[in-house]
Amino acid sequence: MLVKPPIGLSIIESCATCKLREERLFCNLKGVALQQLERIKFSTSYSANSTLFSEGQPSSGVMILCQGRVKLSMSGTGGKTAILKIVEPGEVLGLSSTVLGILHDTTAEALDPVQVNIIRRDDFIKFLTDYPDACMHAVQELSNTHNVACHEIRTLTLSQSVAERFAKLLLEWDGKNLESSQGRMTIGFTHEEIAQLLGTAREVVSRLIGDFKKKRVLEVKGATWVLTNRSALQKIAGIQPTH
Amino acid sequence: MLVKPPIGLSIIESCATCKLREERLFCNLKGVALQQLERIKFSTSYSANSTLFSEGQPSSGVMILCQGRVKLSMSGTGGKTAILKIVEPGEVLGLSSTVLGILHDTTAEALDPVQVNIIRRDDFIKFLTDYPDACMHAVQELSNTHNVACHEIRTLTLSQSVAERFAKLLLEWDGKNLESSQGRMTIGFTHEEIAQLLGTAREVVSRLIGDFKKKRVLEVKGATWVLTNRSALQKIAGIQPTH
DNA sequence: GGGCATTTGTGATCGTCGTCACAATTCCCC
DNA sequence: GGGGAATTGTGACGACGATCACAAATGCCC
Repeated sequence: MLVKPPIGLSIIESCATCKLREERLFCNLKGVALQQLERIKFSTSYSANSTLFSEGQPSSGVMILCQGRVKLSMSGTGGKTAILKIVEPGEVLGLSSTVLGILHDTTAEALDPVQVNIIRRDDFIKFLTDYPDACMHAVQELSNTHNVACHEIRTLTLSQSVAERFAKLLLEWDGKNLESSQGRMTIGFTHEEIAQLLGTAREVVSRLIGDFKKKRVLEVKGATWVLTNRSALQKIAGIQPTH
Repeated sequence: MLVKPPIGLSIIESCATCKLREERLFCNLKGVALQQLERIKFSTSYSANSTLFSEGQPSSGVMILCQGRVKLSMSGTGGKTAILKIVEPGEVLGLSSTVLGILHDTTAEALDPVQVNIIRRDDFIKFLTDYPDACMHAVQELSNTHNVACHEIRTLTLSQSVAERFAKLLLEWDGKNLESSQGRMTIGFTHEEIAQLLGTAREVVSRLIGDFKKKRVLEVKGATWVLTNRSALQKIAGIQPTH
């Protein structure tokens, strides 16, 4: 990792006081369900760069991510690594593996100091069975994740070039920004990691950044990147620019 | 499509008499839940090669596939098509799109004469809310689908070559066969479709088949393909052969 | 069985991307 | 501020696969 922003980590004692409660699934449960969740969960912290679980391990249960970001990756033959996605607070880790009772098929590493609520499989299954609300939340969370996965597959199979995928990634990152930030963003990934996100080699990413700079589409000042010509970038991404 | 096997299509009147009932989700519900499902579902048939729904369309609801196979595909810029997966009877179509209430992100085409049970979104959401069993089934179905999608992403990003992916596909098809069939299988896809499954060009598939024949790994007699050297194929697929 | 459409086989060519090899730069810790 | 590790920049080169262009073959309908 390039940059490790020192995030103020105040331990969240209960889901009832979690700021993500209203926004996110499993956090905005009501009444008895929430109380029961409090009862069966274990709050755990991990320092940045530590591993929450590894590919091939049996699942210890569902993890609700309360604070910090988590890198979900898979490794293949020849030491290659692919980053599946960056999980943000409020999302759930290991849901499908836990439900199916199978081994983890991904590795999860903390990018920041991380706090999670862990619920053991048996407790979780019973929880879903007993509280229809919670079960519906699970259905939604899974639908969401599946949707993201499909989008990923689309990008991987239907892109013409790595440049196209890179442009899409930049636009996606920009989309998560505030309107006011005007294409300015802080990148916390190395070229190597970006390559793993795109499914390509590090050198290709370095060269693409050079290309984009030359085309006056991107400016880089340290960890701060600025998209200087969004419509040109959209064209590279194979999207009709929306004026 | 190359071969259209005339499948004997006997309309299944109710889920209670469906042969998939015991095996598959949503079919093995009990008592009142099953009765309620009977009440809210619409049975519909499609002829082979017809379209169940298209990318970009609003979802008409969840479809439980009772008979026939369905091709799920996505189309990208430049008329390119990628086949996401072949859906088999007992599986569910459009589950996540319906749950999230978003437009279809895939196109579904019948490979055989198809029969589905459709449940409109409102009815379905209410059904899941009212019957915890059904909701748990949905959670499992989604977990399964998500798992398959992840596996797909792994194959796409971590394979060294198209040959590797093709070998994996052949082994996967072989895995669905009976033990007794000894590597013999009937292929109902054109090279073009296989290319769309692998995310490559048709010519590449034709050439790969030639390669595999030369390497005495594959024999082709019309629509019947025989894997003549499974361990060699596993090596191409990047898997340690299991003796 | 003749004729048309679809599918398949194959050569030639070219661009993209993966890989190797180093140098330059930046970061970070003592 | 110095030194070592990690990250980044860049050239050279090769291989895989995409594309174009046909010819051959197979399937299919009347």
